[in-house]
Amino acid sequence: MPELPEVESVRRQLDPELQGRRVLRAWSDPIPTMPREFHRLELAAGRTIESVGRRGKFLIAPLDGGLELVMHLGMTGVLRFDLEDPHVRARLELDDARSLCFRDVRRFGRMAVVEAGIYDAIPMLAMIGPEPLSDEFDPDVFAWELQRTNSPVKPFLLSQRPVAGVGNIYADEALWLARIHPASRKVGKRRAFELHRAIRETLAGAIEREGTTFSDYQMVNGESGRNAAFLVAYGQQGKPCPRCATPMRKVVLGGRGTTYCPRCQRH
DNA sequence: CACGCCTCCTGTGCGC
DNA sequence: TGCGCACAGGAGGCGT
Repeated sequence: MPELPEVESVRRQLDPELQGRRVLRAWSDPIPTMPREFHRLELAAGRTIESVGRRGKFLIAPLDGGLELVMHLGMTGVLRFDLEDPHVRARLELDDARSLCFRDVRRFGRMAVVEAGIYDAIPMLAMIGPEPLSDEFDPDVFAWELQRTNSPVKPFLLSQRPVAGVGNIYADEALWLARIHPASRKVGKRRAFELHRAIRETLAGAIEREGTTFSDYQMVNGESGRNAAFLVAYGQQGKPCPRCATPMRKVVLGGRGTTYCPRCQRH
């Protein structure tokens, strides 16, 4: 569920709350079929949280003693304080008498404690692409990556490899903005530059509106994001394209629902 | 090595 | 009303 704007919105609320807090105890609901879901979470006990950062869709909180608490919200993950809910899968008891609760209906989310910067247990985090809103996200490198790959552009974006943090919603949004067909395998340099800009614009706008809420996503204070009303592609199938009024079309691409304008998004 | 499909899990909404 | 199926913001594993 949560993509970069949602995770960043959570981070902005979580950081001031967790800075300097010591973890008294860590509890997680272990799932035998997914033994690494809460990888070594118990190591958080006794540690002090220094801050809450973000890398792509991962939240990364440095702990004292050279450790890091890494969190991924998956599809339905929510972080709230003192939440009583049957879907709470993990809980960090803090020294201010509050508990940080991880609610995750579908159990796709993860929490882990690792040595700082050692991401063997989280391979995705080790190989993730550049942060889209930083200078590391270079238009020329991005264009080169798009030229080099043979996979359709949308699944390539979702792989997190050319850029971090883009998921199903914002991939559709950015591709619409850049007028690129989601299944296109040939994205030239000019269009790659437009897509680069579109990704930044789309994500920055969504962050301003604190993310997109349909059902599960909420921030640490329980509030929803306000971006849903601003979507132009994702979930808009059947509605007229805002540019050319052609009905937006929905297809399945790489196993994911994909909405685009059949007229103004070309290969 | 790269791609596409299946799977993980739970809930919801739809058509019949 | 009930059942079955498709689908949902993500990503890892497997076979080709």
